[in-house]
Amino acid sequence: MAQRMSIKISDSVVDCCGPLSESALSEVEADDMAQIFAALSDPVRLRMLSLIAAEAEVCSCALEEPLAKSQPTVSHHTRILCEAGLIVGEKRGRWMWWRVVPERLKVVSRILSN
Amino acid sequence: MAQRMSIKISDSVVDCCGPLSESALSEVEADDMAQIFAALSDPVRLRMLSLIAAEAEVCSCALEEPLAKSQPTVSHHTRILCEAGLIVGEKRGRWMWWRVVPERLKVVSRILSN
DNA sequence: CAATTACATTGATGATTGTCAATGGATAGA
DNA sequence: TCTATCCATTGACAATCATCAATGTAATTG
Repeated sequence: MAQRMSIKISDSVVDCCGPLSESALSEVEADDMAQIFAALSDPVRLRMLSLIAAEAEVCSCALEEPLAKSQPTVSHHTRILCEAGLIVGEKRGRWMWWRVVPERLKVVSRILSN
Repeated sequence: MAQRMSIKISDSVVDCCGPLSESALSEVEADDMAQIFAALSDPVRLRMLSLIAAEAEVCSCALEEPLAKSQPTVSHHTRILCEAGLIVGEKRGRWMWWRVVPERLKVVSRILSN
């Protein structure tokens, strides 16, 4: 029922914060940031993100073979990347099309470049 | 016996690679990158890194209180950050002094800014 | 309407992880 | 040498996670 595109994303922190060393992280800030890094902490998801980033849009069905993972596993990983705000999906017909959110990647990048 | 400073770090990949979207990640590349992001995927470690980054050097004993974690837990987390190459430690007397590795953070940052 | 296709969800399982008490090793001071 | 301190390691446990078979849900096609 809940469409992939309308998942709540905890971007409250990441949108406002500067580099890591600027000031001590609060617990909620750390929790939000940790969720994003956790999404990036799995090799399958990193390769998935790389595959999606390499093109404008990628269908879910085009991910199973290069990743050598089952359909439920692919669905599981796209969900986690989506909840972290790193990709967004759009359902067209029977197919689910994913694309990266470059601004989100830049936000995370900025945190690490102090 | 093995000192903290001489832990092998798998930086082979991260030192050479461009942004995520440039080309599809190999499995070994993804594994190496995932290890770094995994080190950043825990809120306690993020706050720890933030505390260390806020000063030139921080002693292990100065981390237990602000993180509200036991000494073995603090030691566990410093080890993981160190193995990811994000911090380096130096033992002086009884104390273990930690500092961040800014170049390492920049390397990870560069991966995400495509 | 029936069959097919693409994807999500559920449930189960093995593996990994965060945490701390207990213990050990090394260093400094009396 | 004895004691205290700082840190690492071990072992154990609960929680989380990655994975897939089975099932459910839409959407397309015949």
